[in-house]
Amino acid sequence: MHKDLPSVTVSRLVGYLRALADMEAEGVVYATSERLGGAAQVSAHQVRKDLLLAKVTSGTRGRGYTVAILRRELSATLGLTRSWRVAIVGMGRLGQALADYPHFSGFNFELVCGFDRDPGKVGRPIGELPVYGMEELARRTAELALDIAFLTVPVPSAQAATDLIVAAGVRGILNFAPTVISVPERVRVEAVDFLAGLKRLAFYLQPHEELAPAG
Amino acid sequence: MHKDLPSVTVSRLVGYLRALADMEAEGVVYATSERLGGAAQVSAHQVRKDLLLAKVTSGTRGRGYTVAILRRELSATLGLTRSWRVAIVGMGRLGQALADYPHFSGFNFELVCGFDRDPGKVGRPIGELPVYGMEELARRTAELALDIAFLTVPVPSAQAATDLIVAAGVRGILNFAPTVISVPERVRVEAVDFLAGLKRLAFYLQPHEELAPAG
DNA sequence: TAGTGTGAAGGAGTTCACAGCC
DNA sequence: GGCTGTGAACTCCTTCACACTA
Repeated sequence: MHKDLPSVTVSRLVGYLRALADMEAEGVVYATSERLGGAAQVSAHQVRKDLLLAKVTSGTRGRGYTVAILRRELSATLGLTRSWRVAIVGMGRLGQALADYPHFSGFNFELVCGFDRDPGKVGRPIGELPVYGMEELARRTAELALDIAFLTVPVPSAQAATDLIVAAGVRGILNFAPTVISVPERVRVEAVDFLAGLKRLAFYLQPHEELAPAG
Repeated sequence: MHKDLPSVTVSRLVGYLRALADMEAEGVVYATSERLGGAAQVSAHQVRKDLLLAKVTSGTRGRGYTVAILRRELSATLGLTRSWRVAIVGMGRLGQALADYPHFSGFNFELVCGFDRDPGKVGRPIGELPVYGMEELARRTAELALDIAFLTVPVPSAQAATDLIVAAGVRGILNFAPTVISVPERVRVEAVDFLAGLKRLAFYLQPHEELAPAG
């Protein structure tokens, strides 16, 4: 389905890229795997292995990685050298908050429009963002060359909205709804699920009855 | 540090719990590993192995798991049989949106108060939620028995706010800021990072130059 | 000398296969 | 007969060790 990197490596590359952006802003020229790992909370071993898998060429033995070059290499690997066109599906509280989020353009993501099934919301832009009805999804996806949808509808509508998004030809979904959605294999879903994170937290905070060591 | 389950198993247990809640609402009495796996998008093998690790006892050979009992068992495993007291640190757009989120009580999480360093926000409740200054973090944490903090401050303030949260004695942080934060080992952090999810999506959507198979 | 590049060892999680019980 | 419980095989990721080079 995709260029072959372990998904967990992809996640870490995103972290390295962030660290590199900070370093470049600070004027740092070279970064060792040790330092990168420190910033991303990963072992230096792991950093070097990840960069090996990503086929990076900006390392210099005895000196480290050249920040500017490595940053460019990782941006390219992660597909962040082109711009991605994004729509928000579901203009409730969360959808509106995302519409107001100021930093997308700095990251090569372009908010193009919103969709909602409520006729009361259709036609009234949120800030600069035009809002269309769900029935326009297919047409607008083609017309506006949409790549990615933010799914911000309530759980009961999530699968139906997903089906429309998929039928429209969108290839990537960032799913904010706290539920699993089904998509065909060609569509990629990434979940952003704070309730799940909260429940994981509860697990780790509870008192840990030591499993009695075998005796 | 915690009861010993692979973290990836913990994540999946959260998913099973969701599926079980749906099934119970539909009046389903028994669920097979096959069915649970279908709902959570996991193989039946994986479900059984996870439930084995979680030491559940609600399975009946030939019949499946008893939905109501398994649900109770997993709730207990995940620490969701008691209530957790939550504060929001950073009452910006995101913090305010979370303050309005209506479903926490249904999940055994109790929003107790908010904190912000802006004196203009302190003292003005958001809905029902009182808002205190950052300097009150330690006192209020003890007084209100806070367990968990939602970290919803801007990136440049994230580490400083984290340090205050940690010093106050909060044990769990749900980090919404798109940056890594450092905490001592006794504090648990879970990240909710939609920008990272978005970048991972970009990786998987880009055309996948097949690595030429060795020839 | 310092720090990358990389094969090999080790460990963790997943898949399999089937015994065991209802 | 059907489906769970569970060791064993397997696969994948991480950690290690060290050769190599600026």
